Amino acid sequence: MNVVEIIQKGVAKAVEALYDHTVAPEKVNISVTRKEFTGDYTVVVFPYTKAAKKKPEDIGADLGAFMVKDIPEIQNFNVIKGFLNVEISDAYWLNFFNEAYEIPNYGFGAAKNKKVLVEFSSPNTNKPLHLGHVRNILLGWSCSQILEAAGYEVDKVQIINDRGIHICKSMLAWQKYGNGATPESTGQKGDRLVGEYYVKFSSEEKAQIAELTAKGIEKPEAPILNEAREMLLKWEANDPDTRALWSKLNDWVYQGFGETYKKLGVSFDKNYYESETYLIGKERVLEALEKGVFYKKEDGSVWIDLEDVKLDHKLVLRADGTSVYMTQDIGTAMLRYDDFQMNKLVYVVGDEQIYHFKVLFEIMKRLGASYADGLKHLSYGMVDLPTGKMKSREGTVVDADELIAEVIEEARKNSLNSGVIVELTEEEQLSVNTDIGLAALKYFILKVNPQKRMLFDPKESVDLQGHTGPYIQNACVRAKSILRKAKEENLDFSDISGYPNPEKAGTDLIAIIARYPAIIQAAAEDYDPSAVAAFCYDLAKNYHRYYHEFPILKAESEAARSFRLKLSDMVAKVLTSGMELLGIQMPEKM
RNA sequence: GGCCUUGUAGCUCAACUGGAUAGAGUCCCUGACUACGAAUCAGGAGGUUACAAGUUCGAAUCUUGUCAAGGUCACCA
Repeated sequence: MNVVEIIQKGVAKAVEALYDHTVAPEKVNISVTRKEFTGDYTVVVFPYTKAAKKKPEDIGADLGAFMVKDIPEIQNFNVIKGFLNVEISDAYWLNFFNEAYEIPNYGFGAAKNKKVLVEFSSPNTNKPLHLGHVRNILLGWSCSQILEAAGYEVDKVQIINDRGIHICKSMLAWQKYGNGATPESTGQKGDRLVGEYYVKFSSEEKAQIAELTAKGIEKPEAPILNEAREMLLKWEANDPDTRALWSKLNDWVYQGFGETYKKLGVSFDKNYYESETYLIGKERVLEALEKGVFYKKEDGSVWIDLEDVKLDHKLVLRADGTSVYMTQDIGTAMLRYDDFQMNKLVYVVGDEQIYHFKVLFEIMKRLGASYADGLKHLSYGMVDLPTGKMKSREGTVVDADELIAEVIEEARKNSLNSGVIVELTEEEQLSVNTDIGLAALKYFILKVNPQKRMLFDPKESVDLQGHTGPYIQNACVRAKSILRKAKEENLDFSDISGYPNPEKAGTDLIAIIARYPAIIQAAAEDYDPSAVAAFCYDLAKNYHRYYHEFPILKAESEAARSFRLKLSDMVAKVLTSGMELLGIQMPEKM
């Protein structure tokens, strides 16, 4: 039982004993005491005025007095207006600290024996990854880490949109204008090379249309578009040459994506390809049609009626029997269940698809999927630039690889005035700057609540000071630096019993650390990495302040030194763990 | 037009889900390094929470209306 639960239970018991009124302990309103007041936790007593028939101040005094007597962990209290502030005893904090220190993965939840599948990234093969994907990827990765820490068994998947007319466009343009260019011959990443031919197709198409329009033809169609359509037909007919070309270009793209994923430090347990899944939804829909989940119109198209949940009628099979996007998603979900038998399935997809997923989830429910209640669309807002929306046509897209290179360069420039880093080898410096640059980028994106649109200014966004990833890294690096010195001097700080009444700032740090397990559970439940980000910042900030206020290696007594060293060790561990959940690495030095 | 998001310091974001005087960072001022690492710390300035009503002990948070920004309402993905 943690402190919060102890207090909640205590309040419930006191209310029952004093006012003969029952409250559920988990309903007791309790929060961390604001720092301008004394105390650790605050109980809001307004809800009990009716039962007690007293003024809030008197109720606070009653409850406080009762609990100080009844609960050993509470050593003191004060009442301000309707708020009861309770102080937790040093003995409790120290005992808690000693126990938590020994737990290997402190903060992680017990195994829930439930499986979660997280789908994220899910790129098109005709464009290199950009800033929008970066937000998606970081959210998906971080949520996976958090769910795992919370006790779920997690598998990460992506679905690659590798078929359709858009692929044929790139293929055709490469065939016509590429002169056999390869990533090797051009020195380009595969995804960029292919992306260029996709752009080339568009410009060619435009030119042809302009030409035809000039000849006076109304609403002309470019011949090159027809060629692309023919290519798609060939692809669908399994034409060997077309398929070979398709495989070749796709492989280049996957290699390119792979490099970017590696730089971002993410990986997947399984990839799904639309070319392999786009047909399976149809059979499943036809099966369910028999059972009356769907209905057929006169023209042969298949629909579902979702009017009762205000989602209108939705098409799932065209009149010619071919699939639509929804059909594919139905099939893919079922395929995934066959593969993983998951209890929950999380889709990390932009918020423009909220309606689509509402419909999909309703359909899965009606199809009787066992995991229907565990379906979650983790939607996130678009990333805006100072100039407005990112638009590939206007060339205002922020490329992922360039962005990563930029933030690392920014970290390098900033590190030049650091005295420590110049002692490292060039390779070590690069590694440190990579950690710092990526921390800045990742933290910047993950600290924002996913559902909000966010603004990204390439010039200013990647700060290294203030409420940033590097700030948190710095707190950890400081602690580790002290611990290194302590080790050199062979200081043993395992026993802190000689320091029974530590400074308040010290127990405050312990109190923050005590929140970590609950933070992980809440972040997992809400699919919200920003909760973890905020926690790490809070801990780092308090440690920075503590570090300035209290000498650690040069503490006034050995007992104080031991306590502060052990606390520093714990802070470093928790920060490393928390940032790991965000996909951020902690360097040894910076 | 229907439905869904969002609107908080100049800027970027918080606010423990209805609780105390709405907090951080950044920017702008002031101060602290012959060092347990200044990518840090301390202090100052900066707010009618878009606007207006309502609900109650108590509202940035809930309700309604208005305004603004965005999304969605495809036999596209």
